[in-house]
Amino acid sequence: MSIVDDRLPRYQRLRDLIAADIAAQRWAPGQTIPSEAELASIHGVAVGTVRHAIDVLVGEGLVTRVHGRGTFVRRPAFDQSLLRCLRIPELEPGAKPVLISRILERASLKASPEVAERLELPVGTDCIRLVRQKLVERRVLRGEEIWLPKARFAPLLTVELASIGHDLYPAFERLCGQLVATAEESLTAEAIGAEHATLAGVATGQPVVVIDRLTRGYDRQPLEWRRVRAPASAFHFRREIR
Amino acid sequence: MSIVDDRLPRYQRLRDLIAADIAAQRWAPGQTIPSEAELASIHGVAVGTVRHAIDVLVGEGLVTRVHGRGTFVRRPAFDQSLLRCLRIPELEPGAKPVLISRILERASLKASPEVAERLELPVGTDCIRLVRQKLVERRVLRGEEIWLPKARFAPLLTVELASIGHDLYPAFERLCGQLVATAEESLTAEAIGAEHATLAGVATGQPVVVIDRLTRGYDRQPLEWRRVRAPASAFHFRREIR
DNA sequence: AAGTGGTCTAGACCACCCC
DNA sequence: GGGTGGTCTAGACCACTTT
Repeated sequence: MSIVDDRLPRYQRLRDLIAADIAAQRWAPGQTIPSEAELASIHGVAVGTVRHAIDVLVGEGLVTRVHGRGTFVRRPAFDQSLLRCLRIPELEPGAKPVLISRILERASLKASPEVAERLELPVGTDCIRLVRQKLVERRVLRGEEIWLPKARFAPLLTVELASIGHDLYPAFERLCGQLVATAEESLTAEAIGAEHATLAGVATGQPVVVIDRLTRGYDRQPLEWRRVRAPASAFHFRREIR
Repeated sequence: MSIVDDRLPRYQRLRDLIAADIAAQRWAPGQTIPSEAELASIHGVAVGTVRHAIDVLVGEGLVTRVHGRGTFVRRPAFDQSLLRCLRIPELEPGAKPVLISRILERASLKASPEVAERLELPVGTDCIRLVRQKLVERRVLRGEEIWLPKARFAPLLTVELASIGHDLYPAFERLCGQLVATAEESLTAEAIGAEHATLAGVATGQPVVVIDRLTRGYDRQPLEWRRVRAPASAFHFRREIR
């Protein structure tokens, strides 16, 4: 599958080898990879070279080092998602807001051209469509339309809705054995149309942000395409430029 | 000014020393810093330690290495700005769209509480306010309100408007000797009010994105606060999560 | 050819974590 | 105490750029 190029420097080839092992789930997320000394002796290189390779992996976000404990396969940082830029209304100061999910629709459908393109599947492939709301204390935080390839996620169709729970990715893992590795997100804004207004919990014509997310597994294949709409007033994104 | 903490590892202290020199404009942006061997002998450390320090600076975006040529003080990457997420309408396929700036207002004003907070100045400090439009072929791309501390930017008040040109940051440098080092940006969306609609080139009530930008100099002091409004339909931002 | 950054080694010692 | 990652050294050799 993944070819290691001999012309690359050793630390790069070593990086590729370790990354391939992570992709193959040789070590599960949250588990340690072999120690630096071990990797050095396994691959017949100096520890400094192993460190360099792991430096690269750390920079790419694939692993994390913990001093004295080891180097861990990292779960993707979904706390950096644009979805986390939706301000959650504080009801009582200090009180933890409770986020609830409500699945409004669940169906097996053929992939439309748009869905097929996003999920990188042939048009007409069997898919699962979920329509969902995220709520905070009965108020709609956002509305979501979610598309999944049926081949990987069939259990989601038959399982009781309640057993899916409020977080989707743990359910992907628990019920379907699908691990999320990376995601690509895009952000636009629009005046919401009548067909989506109720789902997003706003009046027709109000400004909303539209967040598109394509999630990929460790095999780089698309797992999930999601389109989220939320009131623009709740959205606030910051970043630094250097 | 900047205190170097003895308890830090050498490569960190070295990083701080080099960063301080960059901040003090000892080496101008675009110029090289001393070679790694030179820095090693100057500071009495091994080359490996110098490399580590520079690795950190590269990661922070302060310098760039060029193999065989040297290590250069970098200009900030404003091509990553959210402003670059505003789609420019293609008029003729292949034709390069020409971006034009039009300064509509230029005045000396006292800092309001909001402006003062952003620019980290006392309320009432003398400031310069610019109101500007960016246009593509007579069509408004975005509208901007810009606030600058008068103490640093006084020449902008008296100079001919035409001599400011279409790009502000080169003018800051050329006319006022102010170099931009970093920026913090934030993004929200709203239905535009009547007071800003004309400037942004859209009808009242239409959805717009609002981009706030605070620019800082190498001394970390705020140089410019800018609030930009642009039609939401033109905005598209992408990112990857790992 | 000289100077720069890039790779790599082999080893020392330190700081942290867990048993 | 034994294992882990973190720092640091001194040096070799390579690859690239400029003179």
